[in-house]
Amino acid sequence: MLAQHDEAKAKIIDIARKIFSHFGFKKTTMEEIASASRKGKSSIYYYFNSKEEIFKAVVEKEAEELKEELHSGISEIDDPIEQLKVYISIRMQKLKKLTNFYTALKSEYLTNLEFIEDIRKNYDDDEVRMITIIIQDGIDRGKFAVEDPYLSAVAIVTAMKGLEVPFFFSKEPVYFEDRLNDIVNFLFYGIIKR
Amino acid sequence: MLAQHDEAKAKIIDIARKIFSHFGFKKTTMEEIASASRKGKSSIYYYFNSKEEIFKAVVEKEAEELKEELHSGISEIDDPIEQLKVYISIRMQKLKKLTNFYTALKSEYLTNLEFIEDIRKNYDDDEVRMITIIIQDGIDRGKFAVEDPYLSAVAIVTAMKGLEVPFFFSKEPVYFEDRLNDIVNFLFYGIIKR
DNA sequence: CGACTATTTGACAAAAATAGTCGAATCGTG
DNA sequence: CACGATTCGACTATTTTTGTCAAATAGTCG
Repeated sequence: MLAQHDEAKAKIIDIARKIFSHFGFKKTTMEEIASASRKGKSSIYYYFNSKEEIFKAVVEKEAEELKEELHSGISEIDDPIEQLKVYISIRMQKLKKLTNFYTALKSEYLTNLEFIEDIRKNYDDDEVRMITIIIQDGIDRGKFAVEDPYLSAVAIVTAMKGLEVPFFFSKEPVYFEDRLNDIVNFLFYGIIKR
Repeated sequence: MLAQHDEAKAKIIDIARKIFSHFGFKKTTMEEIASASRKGKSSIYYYFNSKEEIFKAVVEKEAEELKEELHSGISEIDDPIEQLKVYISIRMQKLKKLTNFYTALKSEYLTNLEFIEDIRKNYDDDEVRMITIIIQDGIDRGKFAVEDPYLSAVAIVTAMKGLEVPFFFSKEPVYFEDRLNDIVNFLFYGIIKR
């Protein structure tokens, strides 16, 4: 029973996700989500209270996906230096694909939706936390030399944010790996103990 | 004066084209076209009488583009067999990119716009006409053996239409050139004089 | 079967978004 | 400065869209 219900919900979220990805929150209509789900519009309201609620579910799912991918990506690695590299690489490449989550983080227009604030704050905290752990680990193992791992984490997050625009929107295909290496190396030579 | 005016119009058409390409006719708003053009909405109405008129201009421009590309593509070639191959190849690849023109040709939803009918009819006629000429030329030079070049042209156009869906919408990257060659060859062995 | 719950839907009202109008302001140029 | 070209803000009428509700249907379990 519950399983059925949740499955139906999950299906709707999946479908809505695709439509939101293409048309964004505003331009996507309940009618479209419904007919793509082979349901009447009212049926969608049986599962969700509002369009906003669906969007929230979509965004949260994307955020979850990113988090999982980051975790499983770095958990396979032992060396903190490599971990940091992989973290940055995955985060930049994956975030680019999570359009709904990304616009949830960035769009001016969405700021008035209440849950957006939470998402943003949570994500920021999460990200700093994860990187702090990696750095702290690096310090413990004598690989990184920084005063305050938290501050370094914030710096790295800031750097990544700055890179989003050129990476996501530049017209020429960006040679991501190359550039990424440059940047990571640059960061590291201020960080790595010699 | 006129030059200025037409230039401004052309710029609007270009910008509108991009937006229409992404969001389609219905979901594109005049406000968006305007602000992307760095103008007020009313200013757009100074140049065009309606959204429909802009869309029409966009579609016509795309149709023009296709026509030109086809003409210049085959005009460089002498051999009718090659001409036909190139025609089919260009038409399939280019049409895929001309989203507005393509949806103008196909979309159920747009059928109620008056000018759409004209566009469709014109395009169909045009296409059959161009291919008929190529085939006729092939017959004259003793390369093709068909009773009625017009009927063959219609057949080829029909075949191309049938190929649109698999080519345009298939998820795996279609190895266009390979497939195209197969199909063209298939057509030809019913056509070419031996 | 038949009572009860879960699900679906169409018709509808209230709210929001949008196309298109108009008159006034501004710009540019002879 | 005078005149046409262009821009724009404020406005209205229309359409679209969200979200509600009550009724219909499907499904389940005693």
